[in-house]
Order: sequence, then structure tokens, then C-alpha cells
Amino acid sequence: MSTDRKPDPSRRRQQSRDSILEAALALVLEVGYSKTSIESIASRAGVGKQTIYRWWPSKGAVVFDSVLAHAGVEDGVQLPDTGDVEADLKQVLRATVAEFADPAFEAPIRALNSEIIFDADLAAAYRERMAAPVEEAKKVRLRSAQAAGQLDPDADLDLLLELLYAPVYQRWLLRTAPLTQEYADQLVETVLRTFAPARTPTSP
Amino acid sequence: MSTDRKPDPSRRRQQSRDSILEAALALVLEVGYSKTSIESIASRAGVGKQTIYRWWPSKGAVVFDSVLAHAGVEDGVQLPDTGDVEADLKQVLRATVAEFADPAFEAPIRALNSEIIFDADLAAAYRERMAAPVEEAKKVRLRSAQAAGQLDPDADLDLLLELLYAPVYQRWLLRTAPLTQEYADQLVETVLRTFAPARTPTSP
Amino acid sequence: MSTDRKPDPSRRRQQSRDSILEAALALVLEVGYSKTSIESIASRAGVGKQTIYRWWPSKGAVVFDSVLAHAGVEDGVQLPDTGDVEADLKQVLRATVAEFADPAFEAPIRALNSEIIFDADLAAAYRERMAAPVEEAKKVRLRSAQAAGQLDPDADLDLLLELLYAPVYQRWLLRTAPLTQEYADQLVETVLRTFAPARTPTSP
Amino acid sequence: MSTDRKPDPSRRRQQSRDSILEAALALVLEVGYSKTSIESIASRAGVGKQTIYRWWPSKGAVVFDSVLAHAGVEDGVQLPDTGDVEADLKQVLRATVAEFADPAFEAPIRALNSEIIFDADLAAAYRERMAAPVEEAKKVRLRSAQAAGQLDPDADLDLLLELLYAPVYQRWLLRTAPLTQEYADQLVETVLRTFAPARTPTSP
DNA sequence: ACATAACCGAGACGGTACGTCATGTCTTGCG
DNA sequence: CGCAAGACATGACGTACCGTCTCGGTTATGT
Repeated sequence: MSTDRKPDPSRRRQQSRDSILEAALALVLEVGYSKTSIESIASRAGVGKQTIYRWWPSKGAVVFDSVLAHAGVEDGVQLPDTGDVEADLKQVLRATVAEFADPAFEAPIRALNSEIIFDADLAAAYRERMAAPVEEAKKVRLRSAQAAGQLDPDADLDLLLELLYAPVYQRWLLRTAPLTQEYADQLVETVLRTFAPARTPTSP
Repeated sequence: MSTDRKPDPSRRRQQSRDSILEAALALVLEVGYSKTSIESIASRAGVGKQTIYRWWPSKGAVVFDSVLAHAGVEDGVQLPDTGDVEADLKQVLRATVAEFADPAFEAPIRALNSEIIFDADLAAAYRERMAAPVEEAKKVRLRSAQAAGQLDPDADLDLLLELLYAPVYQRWLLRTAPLTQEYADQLVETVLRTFAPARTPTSP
Repeated sequence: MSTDRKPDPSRRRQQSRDSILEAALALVLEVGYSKTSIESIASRAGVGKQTIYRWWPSKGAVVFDSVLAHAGVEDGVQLPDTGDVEADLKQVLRATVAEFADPAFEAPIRALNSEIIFDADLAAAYRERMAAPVEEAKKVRLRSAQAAGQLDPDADLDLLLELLYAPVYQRWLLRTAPLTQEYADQLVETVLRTFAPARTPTSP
Repeated sequence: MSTDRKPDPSRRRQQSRDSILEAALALVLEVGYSKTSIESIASRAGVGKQTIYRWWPSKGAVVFDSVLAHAGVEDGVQLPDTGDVEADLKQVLRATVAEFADPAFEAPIRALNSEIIFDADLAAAYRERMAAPVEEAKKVRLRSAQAAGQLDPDADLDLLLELLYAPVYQRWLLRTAPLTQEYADQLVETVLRTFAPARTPTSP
């Protein structure tokens, strides 16, 4: 016998959920994450505070859902495949760099990251719902490159992706150095060189 | 013309500063960063709140100084140089991995990072006072390796270090995958392979 | 157009109100008015500070309500009417003098007065809710005396009451001279003499 | 053997004292008594806080001295004596009423009174240094009236003065009713009637 | 003439309280 | 019963002052 409140999700009002997520995202953009409060979200969404507390455990979770809903990663992700890995990867990494530079993305994503740092549950949710699909799409492209002989067939693709993306992520997060298109290109070139296919011994 | 109060640092009481930094670090370890308040730091340090506000602009800055004072990076940093870069780098990167796993380091450093994400000033301070000295020590070792012919003399050392450390940092921060000693070794090997000196068929 | 929060009195918790007023009165008695803080009232009443700020504009207003609630002037006030004005007034004025000497009344009432001096709103509230009912009761008795031919029918009763009470009030407030029962009697006699009915030599 | 600081008044800097009193008075006028702080007085006077604490026990005492120094009651006080008590008293009481209405006097004097209410020492100082000389001057005039047969030779002059001034004081302090010149006149007339000389029994 | 003791300005300090904001819980009344 | 509204106890915020305490720098004699 438990006294826990267990709200019935079927009775949930979709309109409230939407306006909460919208308000949360708008506030993070306008006043920043730390100045965004549950109270301000509720007030802006025209919603009672309890309605937020009923469905989300924390401010971080609300903002997480906001960003997720807005990013719309839930649709299938697919990377370009022109046959030229280097060109394709450069295009993709340049797009990532550009995204990080977009103020409309930057604020919510920094907020997301600052929560993920502390909250292992959010981190897991992030991996599963945001990172994993993208990760898998990238690997599809890389396997295609392996099949085309542009990449070492034994390359550890997880490691490769880390070497490619972690430096970008770190530069953006810690602002250690400017994030430029040239940097993206340089990373792609360096990493591809590292995982280049073994030089085919042309003669016996 | 400014009305800002500019307290005179020469009149600052060293004892207060010390007990504040100590209290801040202890609280972050004991109750976590977000539950550490300026008020609790002041109270634990036996200090008036104003004494904190007089010398630091934010909780983040206090914790930053705590970590800095505790880490003692201000002393010269020097890396081992046994003549074998790979062995030396593996030792150093394994130490980094171990440090990240130490609960006594983890909490304050996660706190630090969560502040740095938002606060560009703190990020700059971090770069200058914590990262830069260590970075420089690492480069000294790498240049020594270049001189010894163990590394491409044209290698971009900044990029090399990013490829080496950013993946570790990202795994730790986002908990994307376990941080093991083997992973450290693998990273060192991969990166050294990338920046290996060109095979000069000098003489038969 | 006003952005002011206007709390809904119907949702007010009576229990909180009561414990706040009780705590305020107790604290003024125990530690004095100036050492009584909103914070200490809240803490003693087991109430959040905001609950005080929501319903009262200032410490003075809280203490005012405390005194008012305690004095219970809101009930009808009625003065003795034995048929002998002089005796009745002496009794009433002696009671006033005694009240001023009672330490349990003195502290809160001095507190009240010190606030009223500065705060015209409080002064108005004092007149309307504390002074007026008593004033009216006194006038009822005086009119009865006029009807009985013990007082000049043309006497300005407001003036009469001021001449009677202001000296007592002043002596108490400024401690210019001891407040004794004899003094009360002397005042009554003097003032009654001033407003005695004209000697009408009606018939021998 | 005492460790008490006993500052040597002979070494006191007159300039500091003056600027403190001046600053105190100005602040009470400008921002009101309760918003006047020791710190603001010191700052405005260009004086260290300690210099105030060295010579005065409390804010009330400083303001008291300010008002005293400004009022300049220390000079001899003398009331008009035209031979007509009623006219003279009306003139004096009207002046008092006017003074109370003057904003430049009102603020500091309300401040004074609010301190006197709580602080018996200040009350005594007030009586001795401000009230007494004026009181004595008034009595001189009244005795002259007694000698002139305009006043009952047995009149209790203290009581008379209380009946004359307390109502004015009360009206001003509590704002119970407007303080007009007519009111002053009415008071004088009423009180003089009360203490009129006994009707001389013209025939035996 | 020169120590030496005080006052003095400045302001850092450990505190208390301020009045505001947000938290997460609870209650009320509407639909 | 979900919900908007919002009162509530709690607790932290950042600020203002409190009264005490150094810190140098003038005075201002007193030998």
C-alpha cells in the first residue's frame, strides 16, 4: 500500500505539456538557464506549478525535454554519402561547428550540458535519446567508407568518432580556442589519416 | 567615474581567505555543489557573508579558487621524461584518468566545469591559471620527443593534446563510456601513431 | 494598471495570523520593540517571513494589530455611569494611569507610539480602530452629564477630553513627571471646574 | 583597574563634531530618521565611524545633539510681556503651532520624540536641556500675570502649562486633529478661564 | 626637538536583519 | 481528477548597517 501520487498519463493535457516546453525553451533563450525558474515557466505557460511538478522531477528535466522536442532528433537521422568520406565528414563537422555557434542553440545546449554534468540519469537519457541515433547514423556512413576502402576495415569506429567530436565539444564547452571551419577540416583530415587503410603491398 | 567599491587587498585577512576556501571545498565534497550556498560557506568558515562577497563575485569563483588552492597548480608542473614518450604519456594519461575517478576530485571538478560552461570569465581564469601551466609542461615533454625523433617535428602539438585529452574529458563529463586505463593506453597509441615521424629511409 | 500582488484574504490561514500576532506581542514584551525583528516574529510563530510580508506592510503594522487584538477594543466599550461625573471620570482616568504603569502594557504601547509618530497611515489606523471607539464611549458619558446638569451643555467635548487626557499622555510619553492617582484626580477636578455649568440662580 | 576607553575630550576635534552634527541633521531632513544610519552620517561628514562611536552612545544621541545645537535653546529664552497675558500666550502658542508645522523642524523633532519614548536617559536630557529653560521662561511670564492680577495667585503653574501645551503636543504627535491658530487661541482662552483669579467679593 | 600618545580617516571584519525570490507541498474551487 | 491559482514553511539570495577592530597619518603636548 503506497501513498505515492501516481498521476495517470492518459489524463494528461497535451496543451499544458506543449506550452510548458515552449515556455521553458523561450526562457532559457531570453534570460539564461540559471535565471529560469519553475515558477517563471509555469507563469509564462499559464499553468499551475503543480502541473510541472506532477510530470517532471526537476527543472533540468523540463529543459531537457524542451530541447529534445525542439531538436526533433526523434526522426530518423541520415548523413550524406557522396562516396567521398572526407568531404562528407567535413560537411557534417562543419555543420556541428556552425550549430554550436548559433546563439539560439548555444544557450539551451549549454544548459543541457550543465545539468548532465551532475545528473547521471539525465546523462543516460541524453545518450539514449539524443546522442545514440546520431552516433549510429555516423557509424553507418563510416562503415560505408570502410566498404569503399577509404577507411581501415579494422578501425575502432567509436574511438574514431571520439577523436573527431570530443575536441570540438571541448573547445566549445571550455572556450579554449575558437571553433572555426578550418579547425573542423583539420580534424577530419588528421583523424582520417590516422585510420587510413593499410598501404596495399602492391608487389609481392 | 565609478562608484564601485574597490576593497584594498592589502588589508585582506589571510586567515579568512583560507578558512573560506577550505570550507567551500569541504562543503562541495560533503553535500555537493548545488547544495553548497554562500551562506553555508560563510557559516562554516566562521566568517560574515560580506567577506565572501567582498572578494569573490560568485559561488563559482569561490569554488574555483578552492580547487585551485587545493590542486596547487601554481607551483611548477613537470612531466616525467624517461626517454620513452609512449611510456611517459601513458603514465600521465593514466594518472589523469585515475584523478577523474577519485571521488574527492570528482565533485569539485564537476562543479567547476558546470560553472565554466556558463561563465566565460571563469573559463578564461581556468585556462590561464589551471590549464595553461599544465599544457605548457606537456608541450615541453612533446618537444623533447620531437627532438628525440619519436614524434613528427612538424606535429601541431595543440591539436595532438586535444586529440589526447578531449576524449577523456568528454567520456568523464558525459559518462558516455567507462574511463579505463586501457582506454588511456589506446588513446596514447593511436595519437602517437597519427603523429609518428615520417619513415626516413636514411641509410640501408 | 498595477502589477501589485493582491493576495486573496479568503485564502488566508487564520492559524498563521494568530500565531504571528501572539509571537509579536510576546517578543515586544520580552526583548523590546527595537530588538523585535520580522525574522524573530516569523521564527517564533513557526511561519515563513513571506507570510508576514504578504499581509502586513511593516513591523509596526504587525505590532499594531497585535496590540489591537490583545486589547480587544473591537468589542463595544462602555464607561461607568453612577450619576456622579466626577467620580466616574476619576475612576476612568485612574484606570488609564494604572494601565500606563503596567509593564505588560507599557512596552507594546510605547512601541506603537514610536511607530505612529512617523507613519501617518498607522496614525490614522490608530485613530479609527483604537481611539475612536473609546473616545465615543467617553462622550456618551459626558453627554449624560450634560443632561444631568453636571456639565455646561455648550461644552466642547473634544476639547474637554483633550484637556483631560493629553497631559496624562504627555507625562507618560516624555516622563516629565510621575503619573499618580492624585494627578488624575486633580486633572478631573480642574477640567470639570472649567466646564462647569453656568451657575443659574433659578429660584431661592 | 579598568580597560574602558576614556577618550580625552580636550583632544577632541571640533571640526569633526560640527560636521557630524550637521550631517546628521541634514540626513534626517532628507531621508528621514529611520533611514539615517551611523554609517551614512560618518560618510557624509567625512569622518570615521569610530569617531562617532567614541563620543556618542547611539544614533539617537547624535540626532539629539544635532537638534539641540540647531535649535540653540542654550541661549537665554525670554517671552514677550506686553501686560496682556492672553495676548502674549496666544502669540507664544501660535508660534509653537507654527513651528510644529514647519517641515524643517518637524522631521528632526519627530525623530527626537521617537527616541525619547524608549530611552529614559534621552528623555531626562531633553527635559533638562531643552524643555526646562523654556518652561522656566513661561513660568516667569505667568508669575508676572499673577502679580498683575490676571491669574489666580494660587494657580498650579505646572498644571496650567500642561493643560496648555499637552493638547498641542498630542495633536501634533498623533495627528488626531489639525493644528490651527484658532485652536491655539481656544486653548489659551479656556485655560486662562480655568485659572482666572477668584471673583473679588466686592461687598462684605 | 622630538618622542609618544591620543585622535582621526578609512574600511575590513563577524554578525544580524532586511525584503525578495524560488523551492516543493498543500489546499481550494472550477470544469 | 486534472488543472490554474496561489498560500504556505523553508531557506538562500545579495545588501545595508551594526559595533569592534586594525591600519597609517596627522596633531599636540610634555619632557
